[in-house]
Amino acid sequence: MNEKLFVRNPEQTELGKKIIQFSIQLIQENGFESFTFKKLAEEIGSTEAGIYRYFENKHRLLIYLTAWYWSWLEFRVTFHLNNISDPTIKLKKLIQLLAANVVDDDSTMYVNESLLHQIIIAEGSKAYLTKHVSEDNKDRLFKPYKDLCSLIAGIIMEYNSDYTHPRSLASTIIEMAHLQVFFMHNLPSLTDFGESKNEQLVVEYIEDLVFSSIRHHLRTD
Amino acid sequence: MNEKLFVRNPEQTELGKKIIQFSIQLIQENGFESFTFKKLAEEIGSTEAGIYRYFENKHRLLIYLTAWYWSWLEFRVTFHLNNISDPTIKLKKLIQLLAANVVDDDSTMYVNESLLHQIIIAEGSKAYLTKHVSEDNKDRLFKPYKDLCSLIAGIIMEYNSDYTHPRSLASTIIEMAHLQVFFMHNLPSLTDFGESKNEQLVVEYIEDLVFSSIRHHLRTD
DNA sequence: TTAAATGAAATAGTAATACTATCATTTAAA
DNA sequence: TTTAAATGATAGTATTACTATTTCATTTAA
Repeated sequence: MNEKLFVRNPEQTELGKKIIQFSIQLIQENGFESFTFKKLAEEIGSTEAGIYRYFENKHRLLIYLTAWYWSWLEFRVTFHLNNISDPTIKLKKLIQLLAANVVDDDSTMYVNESLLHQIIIAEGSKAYLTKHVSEDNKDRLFKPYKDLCSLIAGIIMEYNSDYTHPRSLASTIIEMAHLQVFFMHNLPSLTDFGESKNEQLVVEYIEDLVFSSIRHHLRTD
Repeated sequence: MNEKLFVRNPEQTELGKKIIQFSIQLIQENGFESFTFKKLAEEIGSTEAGIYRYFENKHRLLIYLTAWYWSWLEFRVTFHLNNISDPTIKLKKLIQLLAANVVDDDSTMYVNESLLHQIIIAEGSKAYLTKHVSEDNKDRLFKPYKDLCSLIAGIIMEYNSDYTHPRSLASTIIEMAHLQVFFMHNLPSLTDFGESKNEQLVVEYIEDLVFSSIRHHLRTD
């Protein structure tokens, strides 16, 4: 993890890990807006000042969580795509990993990946939708997100090297995999999955969108 | 405009119009996070309490601005699509209206539509990415957004009545038209338009995405 | 083995934010 | 002209976001 993501590395101390663990829980429960360092400190039996030793402010903590999530997801994707050569299968697996519900893998005890996934869906874009995106980007805070995007763009190019918008399609896949799930649960009339609330339908929609789009370019019409 | 969008209708008084005018200016300049009613009050020579007579809080003001924007956009779309029967042309016009830079039309003196468009790109999704979306949705605060989405879904069905995901594609068009522009300017490596910074390329990308997607279903493969 | 350096955590603040309440004054509609 | 609505001025509270200082424990180095 990039040094600029934190003041002190939370992975290296007990308090640090507690901060991660309980911030995920609190943000998921009450939303990022109502989340404060004071509430977090009370929850873990520490003090506000204690949290500030690890993170400059709560927005930085959100960026840390998103960076963690995208790094973890890229690892997962790389793992699941290992030994697969067919780019069609790769893309399908990938869309599945993005849109489907996450089951908490117990690899990192203090991170509940399932809750974190829900946070990214509802709060993830707030990490970059700020007036200081560009500076944050210069500090490479969004590198994990961009790396995943590049990985996806690469697979798209494997499928069809003539496709003209691999990066934009990659970021569209990532964002829509999350946003359509959010809409399905909260503003269902913006989707076609309102009654079912089934993530698998989002997967099918995105597969359809992606493959019709990149297949189209194989022809010369 | 829905009565629940405000405490007192800002369109009906001088102070109300000033609130709209200068909140657009301040949010665009410094971002929604750093925007406060105190700063706004100072800017327009009124008091915090004065603003609270019109809007419950700054988040409600953001919802109002987004609702205003989507209503205005739907009107614009309807106007520009009037007399056009070809759904292909309709969809192209529509994508153009969504992604292209807005030129301030002087129809509403106190609303700078161009600035408002920029606000929607950078802050729009914060209107619904909250823990209280569902209640806000019950109060019909997102109706203008949903109406525009329905309108677009309708045109998609005109083009191809067999297409299976008209609503999801409609919300995808709306969101991506904005997000790809945001990425192009702020996180360019997430797009394929990095160097050019030209909105027209976003339009082309989305056209390609949409038409390959809905055309695909015309075939039976 | 004892002093110096380091680091984690508690305490106690401050400034700003997000509101609410009250009352006087201006403006506009009946 | 009277009455009500709208605005302005003032004051106040609780919470939030953040900082400075001090305490306490541990490591390291003389």
